[in-house]
Amino acid sequence: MDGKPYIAQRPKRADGRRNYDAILAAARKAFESTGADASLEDIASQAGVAIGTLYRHFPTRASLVEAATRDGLENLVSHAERLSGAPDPLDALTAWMREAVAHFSTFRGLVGILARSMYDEGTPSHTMCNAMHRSGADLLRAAQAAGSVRPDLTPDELFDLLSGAAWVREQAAGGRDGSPRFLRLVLEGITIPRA
Amino acid sequence: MDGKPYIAQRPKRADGRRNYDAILAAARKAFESTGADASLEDIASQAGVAIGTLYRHFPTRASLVEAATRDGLENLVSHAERLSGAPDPLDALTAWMREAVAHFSTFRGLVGILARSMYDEGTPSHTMCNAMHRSGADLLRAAQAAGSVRPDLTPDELFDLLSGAAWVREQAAGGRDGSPRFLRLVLEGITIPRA
DNA sequence: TGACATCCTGAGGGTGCCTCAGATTAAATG
DNA sequence: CATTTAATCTGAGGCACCCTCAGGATGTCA
Repeated sequence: MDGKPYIAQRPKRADGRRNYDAILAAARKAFESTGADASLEDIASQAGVAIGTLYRHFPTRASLVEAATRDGLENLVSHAERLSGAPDPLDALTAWMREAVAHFSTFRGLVGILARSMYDEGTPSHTMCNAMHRSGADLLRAAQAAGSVRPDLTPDELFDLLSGAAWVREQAAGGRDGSPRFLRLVLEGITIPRA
Repeated sequence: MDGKPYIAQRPKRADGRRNYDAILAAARKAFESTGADASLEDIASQAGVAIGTLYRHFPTRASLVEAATRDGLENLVSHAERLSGAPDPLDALTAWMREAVAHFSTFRGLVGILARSMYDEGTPSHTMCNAMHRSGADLLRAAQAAGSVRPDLTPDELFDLLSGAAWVREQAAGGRDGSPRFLRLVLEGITIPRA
């Protein structure tokens, strides 16, 4: 709402950097085992740091999540760029979509945060989400130009499908693994059979 | 986990029934405006009742959610039965799916609870979810028998698609309304074009 | 009018969130 | 090395919510 999303950046002093890294590591572990709503106080103590220190570096839960997932999303974007000139645009798109769903469901609760960030500026992850949106849109456009994907599918819809798939995967994470199947259905639903 | 899900039932004494109803009404309002994680203490005070009374009738947040949504899901099931002999099984299925998605996204957070209940017995909503599962499976089978829907789609997958759609709708509820589009994509993806 | 099962109350202990005034300490400077 | 300064750290404390339970209140039935 205030227009200036807080993006966590590594602090300057040595002890600051040490703690920043320790907190990030503890957060990754906690998020993966407990979900995006893991206790921040647990994370702080796990990192051997007082709660105030955590808040100094990551004033918001969202900013911590952003920092913990930035690498993965950056990889996703750069992978898209590497795929952008692939001989078979449909293969490229499907490979990327699989990877995207995997990243979106790194831990429970992440998709929800990303989905919100996608269209809500003023959110820490919004920038990265925008970049992803662009990469995905490029791959989609290419596949559509090649006549492999229904031409009326918009990038926004693509991301709805991706996040829906990730959410289902997230839910199923405990019991049955009905997740790769979901994406396959989606893919078969949007592709145009080769003549 | 303990195998005996608690299903809220109307109490016997007059004051008990009064309070039960007041709590339920307050809960519906709160869930709709705030989501499934609305404050239980707010709900209690909104119902003019002490917090202990709320817990007496609904020992668990899940049991309160179940009670608040039971009617809607019952309607959904009975509607499926009414549709079961329809002349066009595909129309019947799609109509029912639209209605299901609408019910699943009555308020923020509901789909998640239902998705969990679907495959986790010992959950208040599990019984109702099972009934829905059966109704949906019937409609699906009919549409498949008529050659209108891909024959390899399983009921479990149908519900993954439905809950995915509901989740996306739930997310989009605030801003853009990219939700009916999602279900349309899914539907077009699973149907077999008429020859 | 009892008598009793049902129901209600709200204080209290527990957890997590977030802030802030004061104590520390890394690093730059002379 | 001593001093200074700005960055960093600490953790008590206020707030909100969760859930429980012992004791009080009350409707119901005979």
